[in-house]
Amino acid sequence: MVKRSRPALSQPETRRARSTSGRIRLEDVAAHAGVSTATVSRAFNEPEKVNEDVRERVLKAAEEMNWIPNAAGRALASSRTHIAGAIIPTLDNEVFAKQVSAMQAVFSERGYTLFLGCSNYDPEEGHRQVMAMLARGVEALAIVGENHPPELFRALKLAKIPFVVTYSFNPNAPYACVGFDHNAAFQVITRHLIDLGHRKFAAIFQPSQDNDRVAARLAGIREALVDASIMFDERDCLVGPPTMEFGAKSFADLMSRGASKPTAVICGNDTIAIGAIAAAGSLNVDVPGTCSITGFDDLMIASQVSPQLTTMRIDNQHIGTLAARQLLSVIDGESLQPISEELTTELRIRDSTGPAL
Amino acid sequence: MVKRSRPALSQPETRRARSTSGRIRLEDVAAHAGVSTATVSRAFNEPEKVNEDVRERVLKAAEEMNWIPNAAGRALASSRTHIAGAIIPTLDNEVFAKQVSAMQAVFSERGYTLFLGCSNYDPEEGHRQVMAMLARGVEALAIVGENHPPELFRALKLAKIPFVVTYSFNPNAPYACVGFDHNAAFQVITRHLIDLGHRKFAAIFQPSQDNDRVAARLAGIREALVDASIMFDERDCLVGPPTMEFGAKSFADLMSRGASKPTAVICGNDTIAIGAIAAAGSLNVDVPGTCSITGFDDLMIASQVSPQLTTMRIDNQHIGTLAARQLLSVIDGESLQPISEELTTELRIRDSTGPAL
DNA sequence: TTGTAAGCGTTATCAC
DNA sequence: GTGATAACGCTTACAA
Repeated sequence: MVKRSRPALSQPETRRARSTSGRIRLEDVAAHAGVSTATVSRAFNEPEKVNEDVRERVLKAAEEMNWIPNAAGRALASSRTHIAGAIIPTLDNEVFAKQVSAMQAVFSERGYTLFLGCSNYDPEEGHRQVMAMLARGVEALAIVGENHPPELFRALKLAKIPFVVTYSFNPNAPYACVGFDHNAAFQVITRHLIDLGHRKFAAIFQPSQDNDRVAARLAGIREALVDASIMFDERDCLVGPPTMEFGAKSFADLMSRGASKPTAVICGNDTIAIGAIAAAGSLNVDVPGTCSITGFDDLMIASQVSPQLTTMRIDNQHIGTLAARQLLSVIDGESLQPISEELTTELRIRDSTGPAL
Repeated sequence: MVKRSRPALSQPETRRARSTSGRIRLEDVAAHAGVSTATVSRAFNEPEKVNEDVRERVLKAAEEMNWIPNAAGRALASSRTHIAGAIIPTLDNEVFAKQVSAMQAVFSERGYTLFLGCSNYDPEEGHRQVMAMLARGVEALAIVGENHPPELFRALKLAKIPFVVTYSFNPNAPYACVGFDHNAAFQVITRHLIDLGHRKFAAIFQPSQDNDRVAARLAGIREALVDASIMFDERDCLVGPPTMEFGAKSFADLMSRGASKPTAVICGNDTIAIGAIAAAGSLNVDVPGTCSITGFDDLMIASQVSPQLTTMRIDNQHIGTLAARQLLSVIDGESLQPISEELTTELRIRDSTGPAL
């Protein structure tokens, strides 16, 4: 442990000696420049309030001494941390990585540093991360999805900091959302396939437990199918990890179902879909001739696999940018609270879907 | 701006009233529990030092009041922030995202929060991020690559915090590295192709400016070719953005070179290589029959494209884990400074490389 | 075992 | 325009 023994309590009455902690303090800079601490602080934070010559002397002193302001001291005195937080499920994924890097860019440009937390799809871990961020004094927070324990939202309310839910969009939520309607998006995908004449469907999906987006996606499929009076039961929905391996394995499973095999397979995301396409290749199943396959996300690779994947494009970068801007506008007092923004999704029809036999 | 007007300087001599700032302080909890502030602090930080009944009373009071400790106050008093930092070029990339999420997991487990900075391959931006992190009191820092301004390293030395360079490995560096030898890795790739009988090479690469790893990779290729007395000049090396588009465009360019066209194309990473493979598909160039293609990184998709990509596997997750562990061992006083660790890379020979005609 | 109070490095109020 | 100094919320040396 790096514990520094504290100096004797009774200090000399004179100005404290330098380097008590090894690190240069604003006070040291002030002494070096022959001004008061207030002036040093002003020279950096409100430069227009100090005479030019004094300011230059201060800046020079700080430069010479390699002074780095201490953010903790500053935070304590000003009750401003200039830190924002983002909680995402995982970084192992283009989707959230794009969101985060866009947020980072926006915040960074405005002088904010971003704290990142990954929950690994565990709501409890997400809750812990949020508490840690609040303790660190984040001034705003973005969090993916709505599926979080109520205590999390309660803590956020109590902390009185602006926050937005990203990726999901729920018009009835008591908080701001920046995202899109997962249910509607999957209805669009499903209808695209129905319009192509498909009547026998299957789905390969990531688990919907602890994941409101996935649950909404499945609901979207079911609703569209019900509307078209198409059967779809438990057996038609394979659930497992969102990996290419699971996609491949599941697709092989579906193709082995003989007469009852689907002519259209809706995958929960592009990764699963690409696994399915790969399996089709090795099984010599014609896509889309024998079976159509759809993905979701429009990952970079979606247009590079063969056949190119029909999928739904979401502008995750834009989600990140919008979310960060909403939060900043509240922090900077330009608005009272973040405003929900619904993004549109765009079906990218490519070569993995075609007419039913 | 959220500026709170400060209360009058002359306070009553009695214990300060609660809620001066709206947020609950440790002092409020102490009052509520009927103990001193010291006891509250101890109840949380050194629980074994307070009587069980007192501790429970304190914990209950804190719980009831929804107290969240203020990290700035704690940092100031203890000169410990429990923050670590990581600087990476970009998150738009499986490679660094994996590194970061592994680090995050390790740090989080040990009670540290991770500050993330993306430099977008701009050394100046990287420098700014490092300074911001030092101001925030990071206790350790990981930074990708060696290509940074000397002031950055100087600042790191001055701050006296442990840091490691990740991804790159330089045995002669005056600091610890956790990474691998990019030069050697590309020599292995090049030799693999030479062994297959290739004599006419080309390369499609990301820019090596401001990027020591890329420069080392190119040098590796050149060294291996020189050893085998194989010609390779400027014209054989196409440089551009690390995108599939550039990979595709460049491959098409190379294939249009008539008699002097290469039989082996070494790409700077998998993304470029996958673009090249896609172009080969649309140009009806047989891979590897007519031309072999190699990548680097072994992205998830590398084994899903057709033909499957021969590439080099790097365990980026492991890099992140090792780097974080090195840093933690210094922070926790288990070692005096981080120790360099060289990772091995593994050539994954798949279907995109084959014998020369 | 518990309490008292100084001190961490800033900012911001007030006085000059 | 500049300086003196309380206050920010916590930890910790020391006293009790």
